[in-house]
Amino acid sequence: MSGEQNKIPQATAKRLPLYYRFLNNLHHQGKQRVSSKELSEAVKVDSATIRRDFSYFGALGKKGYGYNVEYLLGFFRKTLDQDEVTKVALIGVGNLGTAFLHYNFMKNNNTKIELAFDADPKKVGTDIGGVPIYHIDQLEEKLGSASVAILTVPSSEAQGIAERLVESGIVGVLNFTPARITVPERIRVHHIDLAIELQALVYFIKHYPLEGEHEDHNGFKE
Amino acid sequence: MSGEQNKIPQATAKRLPLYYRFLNNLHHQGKQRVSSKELSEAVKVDSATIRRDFSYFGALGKKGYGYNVEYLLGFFRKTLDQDEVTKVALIGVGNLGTAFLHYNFMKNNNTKIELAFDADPKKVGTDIGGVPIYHIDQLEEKLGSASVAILTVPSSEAQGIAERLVESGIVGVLNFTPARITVPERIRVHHIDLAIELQALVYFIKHYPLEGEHEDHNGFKE
DNA sequence: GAGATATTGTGAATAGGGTCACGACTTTAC
DNA sequence: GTAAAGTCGTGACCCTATTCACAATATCTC
Repeated sequence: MSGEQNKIPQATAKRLPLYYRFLNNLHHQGKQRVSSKELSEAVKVDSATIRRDFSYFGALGKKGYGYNVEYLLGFFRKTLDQDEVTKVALIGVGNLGTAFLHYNFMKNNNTKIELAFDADPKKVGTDIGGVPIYHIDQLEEKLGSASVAILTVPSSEAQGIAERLVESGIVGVLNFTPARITVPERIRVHHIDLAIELQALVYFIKHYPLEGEHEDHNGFKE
Repeated sequence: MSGEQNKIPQATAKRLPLYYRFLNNLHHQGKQRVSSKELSEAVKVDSATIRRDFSYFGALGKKGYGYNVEYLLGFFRKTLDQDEVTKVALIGVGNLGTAFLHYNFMKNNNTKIELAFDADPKKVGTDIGGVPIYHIDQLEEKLGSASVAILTVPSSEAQGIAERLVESGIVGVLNFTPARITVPERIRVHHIDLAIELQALVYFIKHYPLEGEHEDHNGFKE
């Protein structure tokens, strides 16, 4: 179940969910074929990059025709493991955490927030969007088979909770706190730092006034 | 005020706010000097990368000693234009938007959310965290000198509102909707797509099981 | 003050990703 | 059926960013 065709660049892997979503849109619109050029305009990624990305999975298209939407979709569904749902725990039901619980896009994809934790007794015992909220003290006993955690707690709590998560068998963390957590190397941590994203945007605007460039993703990379 | 010493790589520019924040922490802890190695452990960025980043601004450190925290901090304050505050408008006071308004980190830095807009009459006229909320119909007349917008609206609204923002003189957009907005090339757009971030994390965990790697920023370097 | 230790700044090598441009092949038009 | 138009897949190139590794220089120890 892991890394047999490890050749896919990380940058490509990051774009796959994006492609998948837009292909889904097209499919719902009844579109049967799509060219890299069309897709490029929709997702704002260069068409050559799209073709290269797809090519890592083999020859999925047809010359002079483009790509068959349904076929491509089926292919990505397998590749992205859409069928095997990854269980996610959300830690910290503040404003940001609540936003996550309301976003129902999770259900449509390969991830599902199964449960949430918070320290506030008023929240404990309720549920938001069908996701039950437990007390943070019960983290270890309730976590179950969740393998990924979304960390939306105050940054002062981040390191301590991260350690408990690792102890309980979590293998990935999406860290929204400004704190840089220290965990064993086998744990994958992605940081999304909202303050930094905003500051970086401002910095780019001031120092790199663009007049004919393209925008980049998120990212970052970014 | 724009791009006189354009030599700073974008990847470096994105790390500057991170460095700045950790240097601030150190300063508050009363630390007077810091080495690239120490900083590396704190921010999870390779020490050689940190030294290279700093070197774009000249020789800020001292061999055999490290960097003087206060000096470095003062230098970054200038470089990041901490003094000149960029006014930000937040569009869409839902869960995610509310989270932004409560985050007070904005005040400490070079950006400040000055006003917010929403379509819900119950929210209009109130304020959250001192930020007044106006009706979205008043966008054009109230926007004033805000030059950056945070877009946290339903994705169906994203393109339409983006066009109105551009019309009103916005130069940068931090887009949290899954929609890819189309704007003139001079406008800088950064996408932060929470669903994709989560899916990408899951994909990496499944296909790139790490056993001795390091994590990256946001990504996924990210 | 001399030797040991620490740490920077950077040239050079490496890695990683994006884009161009074109041959090959398919579809479309007539 | 033939010519024109469309589109993929990819070799070659370029650009950006990261990392290594070490000379230069500073501090620390005694």
